[in-house]
This record gives sequence, structure tokens and C-alpha cells, in this order.
Amino acid sequence: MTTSEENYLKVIYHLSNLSPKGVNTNAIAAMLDTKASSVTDMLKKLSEKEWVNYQKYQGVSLTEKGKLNAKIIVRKHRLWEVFLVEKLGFAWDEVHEVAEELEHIQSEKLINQLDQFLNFPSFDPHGDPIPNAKGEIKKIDKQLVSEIEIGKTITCVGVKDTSVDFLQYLNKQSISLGTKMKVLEKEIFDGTLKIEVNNIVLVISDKIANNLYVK
Amino acid sequence: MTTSEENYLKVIYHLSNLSPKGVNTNAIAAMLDTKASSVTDMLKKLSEKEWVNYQKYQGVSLTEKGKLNAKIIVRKHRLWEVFLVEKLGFAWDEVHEVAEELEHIQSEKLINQLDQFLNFPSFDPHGDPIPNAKGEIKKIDKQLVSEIEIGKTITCVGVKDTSVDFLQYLNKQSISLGTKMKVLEKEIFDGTLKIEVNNIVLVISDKIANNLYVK
DNA sequence: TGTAATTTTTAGACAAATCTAAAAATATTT
DNA sequence: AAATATTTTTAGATTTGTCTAAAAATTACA
Repeated sequence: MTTSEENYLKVIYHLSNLSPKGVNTNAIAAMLDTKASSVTDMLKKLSEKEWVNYQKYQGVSLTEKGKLNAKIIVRKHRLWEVFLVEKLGFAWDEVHEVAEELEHIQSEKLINQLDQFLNFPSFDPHGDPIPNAKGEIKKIDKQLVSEIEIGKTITCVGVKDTSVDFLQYLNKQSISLGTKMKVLEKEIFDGTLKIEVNNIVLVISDKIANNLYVK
Repeated sequence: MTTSEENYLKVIYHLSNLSPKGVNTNAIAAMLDTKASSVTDMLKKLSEKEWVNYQKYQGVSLTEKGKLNAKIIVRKHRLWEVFLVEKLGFAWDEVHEVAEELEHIQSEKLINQLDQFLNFPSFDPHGDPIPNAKGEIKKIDKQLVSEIEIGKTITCVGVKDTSVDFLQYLNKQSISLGTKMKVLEKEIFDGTLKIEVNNIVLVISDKIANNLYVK
């Protein structure tokens, strides 16, 4: 499997959660920062290898084989992220780019030994679940801050957006996994929230509230 | 720098030690398992980037810039080998292939943090020196077993050939870095040696004796 | 439901790294 | 030094993944 093929499978896997009936060519192109025509070419190739179900103009979905492959790549990505943070002292906003490269290293032994070395972690530094060697994923129930009712005390367990900008915003507010907070007030007009974090009252936009997972 | 360019630089670097006046096209092709014509193409490209001194039919040598780049790749390769053996429990005959992939990951921070995590090792699992971040290499004096005079007691400090076949031969004889041995007898006719290792008398061919470093 | 807008695909081209086959340069041998 | 052998380079083709521009299909909407 080439690096390019792996990137396509991973993107289709992630987009499948949002549009389960079929992923659009343009959506894939946007995620991979490439052109729709390039996506079409690759979809034909992936289809021949039977990793995706593809019919002209109808979007794609992963086959079982393709889904397993995708999960293995996600597994590798997230395990490397844990390694970078836990062992090499990277911050959670510094790991993505490097993990994008490391996830393509081909060695089953490497990844299983790494898993063991890290003590079989279930979640990566952004709170996302790590598939096991069979591709099985342990799900936890989590909600977006925007869905929490007023007065509840909650704990940060993950982020939906893992962009550097968002993570660095959270750094600035000293919010990380495990941080406790309380929803004080909701503004109906624009979805703005007032929350208490680290003994400070913070106003967060609906965009923030829609990208922070809590329990 | 592409993976392919990095592989060429690394090979030219290693071959330069053997033929300092200029590395041959065919020698590079043999090392990279490719054709001479492909090598010529790449040499032109490397020359344009000023990483090698190249004149048609005259062989190549690395420029200072090229040599530094090559040493950084060697540094990465050897640090990853240490990681695989020390942290992930790989054997010394299992690391080469994976390190060949890992050496191409592009992140200065990654490699310097890894160096620190491993406690700034000076040698890889085969006894080869690890260049520091500036490309400086600590040399130790070591000799081939074939050069040792009869009666001397010596310690294994490295291997010249790092092929799986040779390393597994050494495994079979329980020879690893740090193993002590004594040269008992030399056969003039074919260079065969009798040595004492692990309280056993062992007959080794001149090929073995020419690939095992001791001190 | 027919027209316009959008999405997707096709056709043909390009860059990187490789290959084969043939030509050119260098090295070796007699 | 001429003939032969070897090494290296050139010329032209191939593969992978990408691109642009145009055509085709689908979707939106008036």
C-alpha cells in the first residue's frame, strides 16, 4: 500500500462518519488539498483493489477490507502521537504533522511493540480512541460543551477539531484533558457560553463549544 | 529532500570511506539495487543541488553540504536502531529494515528529543558510532579479528557487515557486543582462525574474522 | 419541468524516478 | 598502440500521482 493510497483510505474513513451513505469526491479533494480529478483517478485504483465501493457520480464507501486498513492507519497515527507526547515531551499541538509521516512506516512488529511499550493506551493526546490490532475501537460517551445543560460540572475528555489554532487557544486558557469546568450561562442569540474553568469565568463562542468534548 | 535523494547521499557517504577519490556509478547502482543509468540521472540532480561534486565519467564525491546531510541521515538511522533495540525489544538483526524507513521522517525536534530520550547514545546496536546533531562522530579504535595477534584477549565492539545472515550467525555462536574472546591459532593457508569464546573453542573463517570488530 | 449551477469524470499533459537499448568514454589486455 | 572489454552516459519509454481544461452527469431552483 502506497503512502498516497493510505492517505485516501484514512480520509474516506474519517469522512464516512459524517456522511455514511457515501463520501463525495470534492470532500476528499478538500481534505487532501488536491483536485477532484486526482481523487477520481485514485478512487478507480482503490476500487480495483477492492478497498472501496465506487460507482461513477455516486460517491464512495469503504469495503470491510478498506475499513480495516484505514483503522490500522488511524491506530498507528494515534499510537505515535501518544509516544511523542508521553515519551518525547511534545505538546498536543505539535504532534499531528510528525504522526502523519510516522503512520506510514510499514512494520507490524514495530507498531505492536510500540503499543506494549506505551502500555496499550486507549486514547491519544486529543482524547480520540486508539483501535487495537484487530481494528476494534473502544467508544466512550462524550458530549460537546454546547450540549451540556446549565449548572452541570464536567470534565474535558477530548477535542473535535485538532488544529493547531484550536489547541493553542485551549493552551492559552489552560484547558487540557482532565480539566474540570462548569457551565454558568448560555446566550440564546449567538450560542455564546459562560463557563467556569480554573477558578476563572470564561466566555466561549459557539464554535469553541462545538469542538470541545466533555463528560 | 526526497527519500530517494537521501538514499543516494547515504550510499555515497558510505562508499566514500572505501574509495575516497571518487565513488563509481556502478558501485552506487549495486548498493541501491538499481541501474547505472538511473544513478547517472540522480547524480546530475544532486550535483545541481550542490550536494555532490560530479563530472561525467569521473565518479562522485560529497560536498561539505552533502556530507552533513548524509551524516544527519546516518544519525537518524542509528538513533532509531537504538530505540528499536533498547525500548521496543528488537534484536540487532531485526532493526535495519525498519530503520531504513524511519530515517526519512522529517523533524529535527523529533530526532533531538529521541536522542535525549535514549540518553545521547554514542553507538548503535552494531557498534557503529552515532553522529551528533552537528554531524560530529566519535571514533573509537577497533580492529578486525583477522588483525589480532595470537594469544590476545579481546572484546567484541562491532560488526563490519550488518546483514541478517552474519548477525544471525553471531547469535548462534552467542557472540554479541561485549563478548570476550581469545585468538588461539591462525591457519596461514586459508586464514581460518581458532578462537575461544564463551568457554568454547570455535573455528571461524577468514570472512567472519574480517567482519568482526574487537578491541 | 426545463434551465442554470454544481459536481464529477474524461482526456491529455507533466514531473519524478525508474527502466532498456544503444552510443560514447574509459580501462585493460595483448 | 590497437583491439577488446568494461563502465558510464544518452535517448527514449514507463509508472505513479498529479494537474488543467473540457465534457458529462447530477442537483438545485425558478
